Amino acid sequence: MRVTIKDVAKKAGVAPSTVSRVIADNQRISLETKKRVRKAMKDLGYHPNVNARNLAIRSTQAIGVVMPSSTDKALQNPFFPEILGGIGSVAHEMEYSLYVSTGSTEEEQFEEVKRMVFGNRVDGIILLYSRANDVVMDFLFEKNFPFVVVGKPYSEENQITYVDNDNVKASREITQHLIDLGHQYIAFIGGSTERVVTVDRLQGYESALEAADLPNREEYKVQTEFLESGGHKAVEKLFSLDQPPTGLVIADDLVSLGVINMLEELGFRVPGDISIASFNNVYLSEITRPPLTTVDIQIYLLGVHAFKCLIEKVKKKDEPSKRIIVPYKIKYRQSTKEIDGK
Amino acid sequence: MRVTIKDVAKKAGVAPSTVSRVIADNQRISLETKKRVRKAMKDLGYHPNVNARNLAIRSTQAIGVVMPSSTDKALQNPFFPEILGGIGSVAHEMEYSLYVSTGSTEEEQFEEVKRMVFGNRVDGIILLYSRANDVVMDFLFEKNFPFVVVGKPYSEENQITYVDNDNVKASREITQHLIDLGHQYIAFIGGSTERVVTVDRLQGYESALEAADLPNREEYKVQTEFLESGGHKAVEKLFSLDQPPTGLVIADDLVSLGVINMLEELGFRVPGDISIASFNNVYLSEITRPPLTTVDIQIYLLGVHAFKCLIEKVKKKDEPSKRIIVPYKIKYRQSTKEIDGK
DNA sequence: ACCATCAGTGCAACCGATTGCGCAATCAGC
DNA sequence: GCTGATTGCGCAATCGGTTGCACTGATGGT
Repeated sequence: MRVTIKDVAKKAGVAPSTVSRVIADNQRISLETKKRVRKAMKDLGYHPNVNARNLAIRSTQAIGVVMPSSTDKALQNPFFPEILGGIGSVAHEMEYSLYVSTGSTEEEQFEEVKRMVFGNRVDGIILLYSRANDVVMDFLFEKNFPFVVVGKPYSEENQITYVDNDNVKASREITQHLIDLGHQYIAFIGGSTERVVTVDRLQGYESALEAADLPNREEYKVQTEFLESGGHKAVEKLFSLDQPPTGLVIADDLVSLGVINMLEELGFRVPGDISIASFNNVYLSEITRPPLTTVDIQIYLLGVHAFKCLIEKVKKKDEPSKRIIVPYKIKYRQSTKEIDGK
Repeated sequence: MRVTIKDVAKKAGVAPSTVSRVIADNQRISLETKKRVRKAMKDLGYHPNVNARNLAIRSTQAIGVVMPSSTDKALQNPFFPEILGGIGSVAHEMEYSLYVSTGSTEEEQFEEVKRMVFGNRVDGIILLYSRANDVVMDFLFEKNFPFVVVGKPYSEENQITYVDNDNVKASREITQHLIDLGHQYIAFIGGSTERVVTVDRLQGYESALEAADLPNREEYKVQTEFLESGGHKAVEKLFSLDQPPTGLVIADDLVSLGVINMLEELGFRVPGDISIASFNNVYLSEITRPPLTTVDIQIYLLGVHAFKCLIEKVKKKDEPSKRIIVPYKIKYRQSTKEIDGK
């Protein structure tokens, strides 16, 4: 049997409560006693039992991280391990543990979240996605359980703490970049409009077009979820228009890779014929060919801030909801090119 | 305050112990009582407190998943979310939760694992990597704590349960494929030789060369960790040899992408001038250009089996150690080509 | 010299479950 | 009708901690 607080107490010649206070570094215990107890702990190789502790203090030093349902291939996105890294780094520092949930369906996800919440497994939750009418978010919100979302919540925006980039500005800027390069026919490829981030990026794109007095054509907006077979068709259609685009704003680096691939198959060159700008700056976008012009949303930092915000909320239940906007940086690389420089 | 087992007991007019037994679906409780209690639970919205439960039964319905230290960019590999998906799917099914550890350094990782083990946070651990002289593995082994590793352990191979592919065979086969295509100058690019998987794949490569009576040249083996700047040099050097290779076996799809990029920069075409075959078959390898010939190691399945093995070990402490070899399938795509077909 | 204060610890209740054991009621067998 | 087994359930200890409160002895003020 593992060594318990009582064993330590006995060995140090004090009461269990004293040991407990030593662990908590309570002021009222004399330095001498503390030393003695600490030595006993070391000697015995004592480690407190979290379950007992959590039961007593009604808390857990753990937070839950909810990934999008793994049915959409989205989970394969390097975005997730990276943001996990960000969250994990500060979690480790603060001695928190991470629970992750990877339900395959929305239903499963929801169940897992309920397990986390009701089962008292976690003190708070980070949502790594934001989609419209999300039951999980509604549930957490209604239960008033501490949570923060990475991305903009689909509703109750100012009552929910979230960390995000200014996606519409970033999108506007990167679209503007294409415009500056002389492109007049710029299309947008994004994921499901269920996802808030898609909507924001689309909006930024549109507003840039508008500001530049370029037409905002419906047929230039394609929505395809992560390159499944349908995506192929959509792209083909885009390029068989009477006036095919010369520039593409794509909401995700990974999609860009797929699109570039298709384009080359169709006989277009990037950036020779088509310029492509996208989002996220995953590690890949640098080593691919051509390297992608993309907005670096600082995934790691998103994670770091999300965690910090969550801890604040956990510590003080009535912490006001806040919004953290992590700055982005556009990485200009070789997938974009002047229209005339062909 | 949350509703406890006592509340349910009171409402149902029974003792807490009875409620507990109803939860466990104990035989000795009459169906009628069960119904009554279940109704009370429903009505009150009762959810058992895991901490209390775990404390009492000295177990947790959770397992830990240890990722490689995030300092190496390895964490960005889609391999991880995908295997997490596999693990998570069956974990969910069996009502287990997942703890992940993402330490940035080996030291941090070790600390987290100790927290998991000593703190009684998890029933078992899955190691998502296998490297030489790993303190974490040694620790778990020595403590006789239930764990399984994904990949082949660096030592004590037949006392540790692990799930892996037959990497040497796969590597031999895919190298043979290159040979069949007429390649005689085939190089190998792998990650750190600290990682067991690299060693296996290297071995398979060598054995294929040997079997075909091709020379096994030292200068054809480059070891570069995930494409950092040094990798660039290594590849350049490889192609400035008197006899540069025409075929490449690369231990990871992501590295392949980087290498293809470099090669094109250097003026080589894939597969025109150089054929490339690699490993893992991450989603990307299909949508990239050219699509990669790669061995599909069935990442998701690796995860599924790892979890199942772990649970067996958890349930029966003396479960014999086993080895699960998940079959691979080679995906022949366009990154490899006959040497003469140029 | 006396009382109030305070530092340093221990007692015991409690957190919310599980479970071995015991007891009452029912039932079968004779 | 009596006995022994069986069924159905409750008592109370236990898991390993935390924490409010009480207690003791020393200190300090008057």
